[in-house]
This record gives sequence, C-alpha cells and structure tokens, in this order.
Amino acid sequence: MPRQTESRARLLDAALIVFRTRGYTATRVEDVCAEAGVTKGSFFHHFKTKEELAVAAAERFSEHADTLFAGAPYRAVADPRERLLGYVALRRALLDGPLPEVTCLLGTLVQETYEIHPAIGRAAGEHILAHADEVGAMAAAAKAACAPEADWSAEGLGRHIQAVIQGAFILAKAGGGTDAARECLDHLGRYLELLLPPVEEGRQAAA
Amino acid sequence: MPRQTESRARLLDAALIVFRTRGYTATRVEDVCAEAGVTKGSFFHHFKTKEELAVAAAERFSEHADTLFAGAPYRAVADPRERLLGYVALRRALLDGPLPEVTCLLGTLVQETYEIHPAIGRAAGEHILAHADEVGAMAAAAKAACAPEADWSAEGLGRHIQAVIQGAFILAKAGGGTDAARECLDHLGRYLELLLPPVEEGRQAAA
DNA sequence: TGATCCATACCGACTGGTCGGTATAGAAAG
DNA sequence: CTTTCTATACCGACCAGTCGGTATGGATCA
Repeated sequence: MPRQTESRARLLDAALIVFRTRGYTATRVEDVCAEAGVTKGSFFHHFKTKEELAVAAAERFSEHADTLFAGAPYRAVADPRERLLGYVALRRALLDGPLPEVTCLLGTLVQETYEIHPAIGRAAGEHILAHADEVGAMAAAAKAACAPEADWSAEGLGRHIQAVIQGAFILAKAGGGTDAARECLDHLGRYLELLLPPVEEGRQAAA
Repeated sequence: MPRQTESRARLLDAALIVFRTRGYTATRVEDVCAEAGVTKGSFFHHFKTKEELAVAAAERFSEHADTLFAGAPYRAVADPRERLLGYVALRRALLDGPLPEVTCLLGTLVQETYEIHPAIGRAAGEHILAHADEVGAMAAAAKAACAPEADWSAEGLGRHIQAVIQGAFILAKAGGGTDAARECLDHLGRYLELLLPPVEEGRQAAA
C-alpha cells in the first residue's frame, strides 16, 4: 500500500542528492537505486527512463522548496521590505552543510542538460523562473512601498536574486566554500537595502 | 611543424565549445574530434585522457579570457570606479550570441565535476577564483578611492561580481535568455554605483 | 645528391568494460 | 486469482582508450 509509494519517494529523494553530487549524466541508475536501497527492477517499475526520473526529481525539489519557504517565519513579516530581506537572510542561513546538500538541484540540472535533454532543462528552468517570480512578487510589494518610481522591474529583481544565489553555489564549488557563498548573499542583502530605502513615517524615497 | 601543433589547438578550441554545449560527461571524445576535424588517433596522440583535455581546455579558456580583458578599453580608464564599472559593462556587452558561445566554460566544468573529477574541478575552480581576484584588485582600487572605510572587502566584492556573472548564465540557460542575464548585470552595475559613491572634487564618501 | 634512419604526427579498426533498459519470475497485497 | 511491486539475470549499444600501422620531414653521412 504505502510501501509501493514509498519506494518511489525513496528513489526521488535519492535522486535529489545523487544528481547534486555527480550531475545528471554521470549518475547511473544503479547509483540512485543503491542510495535509495532499492533494486533496478523497482526503479523501472516507477520510472520509464532515467530522464523521467530527472524531471520528477526537479518537480519534487521544487515542491520541497515551496513547502520550506511557505512555512518560514519571514513570510509572516508585515513590512514588505523586511520580508524580502528576510528571504535573503534565510537563503544565507540555509548555506550550512555539505555542498551537495545545500546547493540547488535545478541550477545543476539546467546547466548540464539545457542543450541535450530539453525535457529536463525545460522542467528545471521553469521551476527556477517560477521561484524567481515568487520572489519577484515580494520585490514588487517592497518596491511599491519603498521605491515606486524606480526604473527597474520587480520581476527582474526577483530573477537577479535567484541569479546571485545560483552564482554563489558555483563560487562555493569553485573552492570558495560556503563562506564565499555567504559573503555573496551579504552583498545581495546590502544591495537590496540600498535599493529600497526604508520608509520613514509617512515619507517615501524616490528612485 | 606548426601543422602538428595546430591539431592540438584545434582540439582545444573544439573542446571549448563542445563542453559548453554538452557538458563534460556527455561529450564523447569523438564529438570533440568531429568538431575539430581530427581523428581519434590524433586526439590520443595529443592528450592522454579525456580528463587531461578538460584540464587543458580550462587553462586555454582562462588564457583567452585574460587576453581579451587585458586588451579591452576599460583597462585604460584612469578612474578606478569607472574602470570597475567598465568591466561590468564589457561583461554585459559580451552576452551577445548563442549561449554555448557566451557562457563560461569554467563555471560549467566546476559545477559538473567538483565532486567526481577533482583534477578538473580544481583547475576550473582555481581559474575562476584567480579571475575573481583580478577583479577584486580593481575593486580594491575603487574602494580606496570611493569608500575606504566600508565594511566589506574588495576580494569579497570581486568574488561577488563573478558569482553574479555565473548566476546570470544559469538564469539564461533556465529560459530567461541573454536578456535576463543582461538585466542581472544591470543590477550588478547599479549595486556598484551605490556602493562606490563617486568622489566629488576633494571629497570622499564614508561607509 | 641521395640513401638511411629516426622522431613526431596521424589514422581507424578493435576491445573490454559499462550502463540504460528489458525479461521474467517471485512476493505481497487485496 | 489478479494486481502491484520487487528481484535478478540478461541484452546490446555505446565509448574511452589501445594498438599496429602509415606519412612526413628533418638530420646524418657517404
């Protein structure tokens, strides 16, 4: 009953970590099976192909992230500027741990597959952009409150925030470690603070 | 005799583009040979292994970049703040073209190999950090001129700039295209402008 | 001048291991 | 007994790397 469903879930969770460690192409189906404690027969019962697993894993990763962020404390912050800064602070705090566990599966996948496995690249890319749009919505609220006349778009800022986070992961993998990544998020936070001057009682900053 | 050396160079140049298109693992040695118009026999005459090719390609990419930037006009700008902004503007301008031709081989390689091919990951990572340090040196000059008391480090800012650029590539691959990448570099430029207030005649901005 | 030798570059058929995917049969559940 | 899931043996394509061989050109010496 839930046993069957459990194998599928175990395979997906295994994929999350194995793909982030070895990348898509270099991961063997049996690597995922071993990590999940399941055999190949079971794997191909649940997924038609390795590619299908990757698409499903991107989906699952995205759902995990949505759940995590939906329940995070920063969500309840009333002031939109502080809420946006709270998001960045959370992303910074999430940098604690080994790289394959803290980095983003979607960024890894899209980079490796965008030209050669369109289905995977598209799935991963869409989830990245969707998440960027959610952040963009927060940015829109903050912009409306702090810098309504500014000549940048909130959606663009949401994408920029995602880019900095993805870039921080690459920097960490390049040898900078999570410290360098954290420093990047500090710069990002500082940028947002400068870009969104806090509203003082009844006053609003211009662009 | 320069003919022979030419084959090696052709293989390296082919590797630059093929690795950026297909990634390291998914590229077959024969893909590189085909792109270079050279046979497998010739390949293994010049490189002991595919891994060795990747390390050499990272090196070559880095040299290409160094040459490009060393000869660029922004280098001659006297004002350190404008010089740094000029670098970012150049990076933005370089975004014109198909993704596999404008993206960074080093970021691609490090992401895919950092856990499974230490030699490649190390080489790519070191070149990224070395380039970040060069940018960091420019940032140091700008900081000294515009914000000597600021509580961020120039090296950290150099790394941040690299991270934004790498992140912009991922965003582009995620479906945002080069437009989204350009927008990121616009944000980066704006950040630097805010961070480094221009020095007015004889005055210096504080942190 | 040209005959001999050698080093470097190049060629492509072949091999041995790897790995995605299949076949098939058994276990568990209902 | 049927359906769903798991296990294992197996297949065949693929591909990094090998190997025996050819081509080219420069040096050496009579």
